[in-house]
Amino acid sequence: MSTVTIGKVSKESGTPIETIRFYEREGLLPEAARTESGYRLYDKDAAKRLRFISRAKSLGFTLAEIREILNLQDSPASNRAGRSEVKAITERKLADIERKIADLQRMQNVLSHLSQECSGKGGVTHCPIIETLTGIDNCTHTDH
Amino acid sequence: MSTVTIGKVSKESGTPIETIRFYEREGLLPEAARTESGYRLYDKDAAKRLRFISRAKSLGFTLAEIREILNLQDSPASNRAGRSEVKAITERKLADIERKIADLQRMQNVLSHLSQECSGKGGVTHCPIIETLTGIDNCTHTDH
DNA sequence: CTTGACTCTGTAGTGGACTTTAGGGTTTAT
DNA sequence: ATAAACCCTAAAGTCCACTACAGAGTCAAG
Repeated sequence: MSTVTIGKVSKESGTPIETIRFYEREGLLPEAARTESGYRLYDKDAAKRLRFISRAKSLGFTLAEIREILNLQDSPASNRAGRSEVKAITERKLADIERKIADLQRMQNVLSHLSQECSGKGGVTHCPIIETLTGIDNCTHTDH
Repeated sequence: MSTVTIGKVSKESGTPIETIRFYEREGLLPEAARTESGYRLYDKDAAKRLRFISRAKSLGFTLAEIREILNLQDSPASNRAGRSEVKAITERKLADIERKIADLQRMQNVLSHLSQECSGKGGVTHCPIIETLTGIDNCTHTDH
């Protein structure tokens, strides 16, 4: 299969070269194959993985969390020991994601409401943005 | 109306005292009223605002973005000049939010699928987590 | 009227996520 | 065959969002 050097992956994915190397050091990317002279070689999946990382970050996941999610995919989950752990992590991530979606939807409601109110004439006096994300379900809220 | 000191707001909101002062310096909270002796005084809305900030952060918004959103609410949008700007910012935030929701839903699909696959027996060989967030709609993607 | 919990203003330090720099090899186009 | 464009490592630096002092004043309880 055709492989490319780091510069091309960088362009394809929009991730700076240095960041790619940084992610490799941090374990978000597997160690790249090398040419004889030591240049990193990537297949086409690398750019996808980088785009995934970038978007996951914009969703509020930390690199540590993203690494965890990626490990779910990478793990030889045929691996006996890891199986239930993988499942547990997956469920935790799902809960995180559901909470994020709910929060975003509340935010969306209020902002779109605000957008209409403000579109033409009146004041913004009664657009309680803050009310949206201050539900009482804070107990289920995991900070990071 | 009854006001409280910073320690109580901290407990109510789960935000460390130092962080509250930091947010004030950074313009995410208005300058607090003071007692004669210089103690900050807050009304009950302060804790709400802090919870909002905390949740917005967990959704991938930066403090600068959160400040922007809060300003939409705070702004005396009767202010002529600001009106259309407020509208524009709101629309941008809405677009951000919609993208985030869509990304999270894609992630949710795959993870819940993964969760089932892995629950019992088989391997995880075909759980392309990465595929989910690598749509071609990257052009609309605003990094920060 | 003192002790302990609370608050204040600086300013410095930390952790996460990059980003830059320094110094040097490699590949490709002319 | 040499310059431009690419790649390498290791280490230091930056930016954001806190977090932790240091040194001092305030308030509530016994």
